[in-house]
Amino acid sequence: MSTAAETTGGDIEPWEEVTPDAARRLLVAAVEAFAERGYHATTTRDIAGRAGMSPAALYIHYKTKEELLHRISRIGHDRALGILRTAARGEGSATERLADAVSSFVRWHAGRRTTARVVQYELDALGPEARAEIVALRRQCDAEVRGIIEEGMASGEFEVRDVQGTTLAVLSLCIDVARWFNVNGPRTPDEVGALYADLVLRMVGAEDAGAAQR
Amino acid sequence: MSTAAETTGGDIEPWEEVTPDAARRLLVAAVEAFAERGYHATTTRDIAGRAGMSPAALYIHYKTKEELLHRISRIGHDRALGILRTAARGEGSATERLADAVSSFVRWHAGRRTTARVVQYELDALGPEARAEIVALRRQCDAEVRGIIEEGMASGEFEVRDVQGTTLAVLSLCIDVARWFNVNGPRTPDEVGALYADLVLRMVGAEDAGAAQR
DNA sequence: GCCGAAGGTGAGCGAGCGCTTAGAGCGCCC
DNA sequence: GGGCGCTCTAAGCGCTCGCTCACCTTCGGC
Repeated sequence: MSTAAETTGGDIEPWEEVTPDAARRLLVAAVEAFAERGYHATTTRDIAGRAGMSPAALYIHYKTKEELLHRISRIGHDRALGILRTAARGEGSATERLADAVSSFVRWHAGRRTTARVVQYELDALGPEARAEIVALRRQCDAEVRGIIEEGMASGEFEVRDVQGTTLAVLSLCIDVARWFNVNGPRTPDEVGALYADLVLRMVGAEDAGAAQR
Repeated sequence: MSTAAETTGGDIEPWEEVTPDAARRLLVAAVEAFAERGYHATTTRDIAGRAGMSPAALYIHYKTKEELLHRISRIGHDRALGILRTAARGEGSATERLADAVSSFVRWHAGRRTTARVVQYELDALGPEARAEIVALRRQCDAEVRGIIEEGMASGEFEVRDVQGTTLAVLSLCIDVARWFNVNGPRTPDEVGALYADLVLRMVGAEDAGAAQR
């Protein structure tokens, strides 16, 4: 899985669930603009311009600018949760599953950095009801990671003092990748994913911390 | 140092270097507003209102709204760098100094969360020259932490595969505390600081990871 | 070939933005 | 005690924002 032939260059997104085509183009344009300048600093004219349309076209497909952010956030969180869930419910020891979860989650935050940035840092721009929906998805992400750590504790693979605090730290470490990762920097998403998987296994006291990279 | 009697409740800030009094009140109001809603979503009317003044009063003490952010960011980064530098250049083994650096850095991000949030997440709102100045301070923060890890490697206390990558991860972990920490949550800044110091010592392969908490 | 729905445009509305200006209040030194 | 400098306010300027509206084009079904 760590050698998956995904196209990370240019940050191409699989937004195929968004139809029609014009709505998808607007959404992709919004992701880029929100990631670059933030939700509040992005204008509807900028989004429409990037999609090659007039400002009014946006309102044929979306009721408000906030609905665009909501759709992006919803799809992004579904994707992030799916990644963690796949890893958590896979086969193998807790050590292997935690390494898989961290490396794939980090790879997503690095490779799909623009999406991840919007998903992780623009939550406060949503209204109360939309935010509540997204917060529920985040809690499920937390539960997936906590589940792996608890299983590792039960099997004797891991040893941590504070399961919830460590879970928070692991997720926090992965999420912050979206803040600092540079596509033109020295590291590929795969490399960061492997490094972080190793660091996290050390954090939970897994004995064969170096084994997962092989 | 981990039992320092600092006032974390209410997030009281030591902005005594900002004079006169009205300028300080405006700056504190701006920190709160920026932390709550973000720089772009905050209006000058909101800042002035929180400080109990009219919108025009802001422009007596600051040329623009951006200058306010710049001053906040500058002072905040100076403070953050000071914390890391004090820990890095203190006495004791690399293990002790790294634990000290992480716990005090985390304590600052949790206890002074509003300031830290502005400092760490509103960098992009600055203009090019102001941003360049701040980025230089960040690089110094990185150098301080990397220095401790390198010394720990040289003395045999630590064992990491990628010093720069691990440095980045350690700083990233600490910084992200400002995103998720909740003043009304179950953990105090001291507790998070102690937990994170332990986690970081595990990350760098320090043998007595549990010792620093005593 | 005509029609209605779907998708698009240009112009522009009301509101709120960052910021400016004219002038008022007030303490302080000569 | 009068002039001056510092601080602050009320009013508002010019601009851009999110969003709307009247109208235009394209195209499949009959």
